[in-house]
Amino acid sequence: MRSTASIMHLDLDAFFASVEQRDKPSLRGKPVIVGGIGPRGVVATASYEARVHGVRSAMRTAEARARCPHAAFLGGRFDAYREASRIVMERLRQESDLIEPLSLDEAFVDLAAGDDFDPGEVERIVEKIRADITELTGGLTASVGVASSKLMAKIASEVNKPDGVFVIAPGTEADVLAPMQATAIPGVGPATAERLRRVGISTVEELRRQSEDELVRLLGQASGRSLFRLARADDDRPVVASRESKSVSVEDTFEQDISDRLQLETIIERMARNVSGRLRKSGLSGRTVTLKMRHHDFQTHTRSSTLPHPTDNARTLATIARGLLAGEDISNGLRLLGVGVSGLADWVQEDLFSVDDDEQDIEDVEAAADVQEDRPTRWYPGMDVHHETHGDGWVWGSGLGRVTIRFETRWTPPGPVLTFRTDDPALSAGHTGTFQS
DNA sequence: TCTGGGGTCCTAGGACCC
DNA sequence: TCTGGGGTCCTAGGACCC
Repeated sequence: MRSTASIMHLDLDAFFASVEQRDKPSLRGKPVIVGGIGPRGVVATASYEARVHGVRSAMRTAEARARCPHAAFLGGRFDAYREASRIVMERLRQESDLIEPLSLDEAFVDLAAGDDFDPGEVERIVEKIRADITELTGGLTASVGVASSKLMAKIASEVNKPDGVFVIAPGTEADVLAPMQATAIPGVGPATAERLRRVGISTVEELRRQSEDELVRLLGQASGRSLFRLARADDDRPVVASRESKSVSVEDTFEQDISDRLQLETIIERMARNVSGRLRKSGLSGRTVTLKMRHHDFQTHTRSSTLPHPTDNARTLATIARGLLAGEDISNGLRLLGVGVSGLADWVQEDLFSVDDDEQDIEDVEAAADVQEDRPTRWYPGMDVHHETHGDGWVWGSGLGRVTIRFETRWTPPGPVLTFRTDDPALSAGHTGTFQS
């Protein structure tokens, strides 16, 4: 643990929902819920206006609708989130060469990575970063924690959220942490909290009264040792700039359980093309193919198979994954299917059994065409659209062959609402990502 | 209409090898 | 004709994070 507060944790406030409010002026100041829209969807992010009504991340969308029926429920636009994230990370990189993104909306920054760090300037630096982020992103706000370790910086960024800052003075870390719930420590989730509760531990102070051996007995070697130290704010983990990805996967929960093997095989092939395309895009290939299955009763299983050489080939991945499905009883139906690749290498073995390049290229072109098709199979709430005469807007809702659009953008005042036939040729889709694949 | 999607890390048992 | 002890790889499952 270093002696200066020079590790910063930055967290964008209600990130997905805030991007939506930025780009949809009529939703500013209103409850916005981003996540899965379908019957089995869950909330990814709720705006603070929705949180007032008890809506939380990971809550079922059906429950969120019951709690906050007047909220806007949106499917999510990952291209927009990625772009906002890129701008933020770029600004952070100007501050230090050593930044560690944790997700689209979170990063650690080692402010002392350069040689001219002045601890007395931390408050000023942080306020400048936060103001710049708000300006560069068109209004997003960030909460920041600064401390002498990753653990305490992360905890500090929660303290004055949203749009706040907290700096933990060096030397006070253990005292700040002591009265907090054990679940404030990242890594202590519901299962660990329950095990601790059973032996009468709920706060960090109580955690500290346990011996290291006792925690290891309770939680296992790695978690026990780590938690013993973290409870004392003893944390010397460095900020690590870039980590190589270890796996690439895609999964989908169906609106209704599927027990038709042919249909599942078709889905596997589509997923294999998706994973293959992403592997190729990153110049990666992998040896272990994993098929994930969630049954009607939510029982979840994985089956995996390891190849002698890494591959990025869609046909190879599909063939293996189909083979893994073949041995499974799916008569009661699957609610989820997933295909993943791990054991990644940044090179590809020429493989006698793989499809030749021409054939793969054709598949790539077809996959790209799927993505670029601007007539979507589904107009989902929140998606960007363009109308030949009315201009840019977003889908408010659709059904019964109609789609309702609100014509407004980030740069306009709140705009009018108009309804069209879903097959209106004047209407086209903006290129955004979505939760439903 | 109970319970998303994309990741990381850890554990544990069996195979296999020296 | 009682049979150890590591290390590594593979598989499966689970906890956790955003």
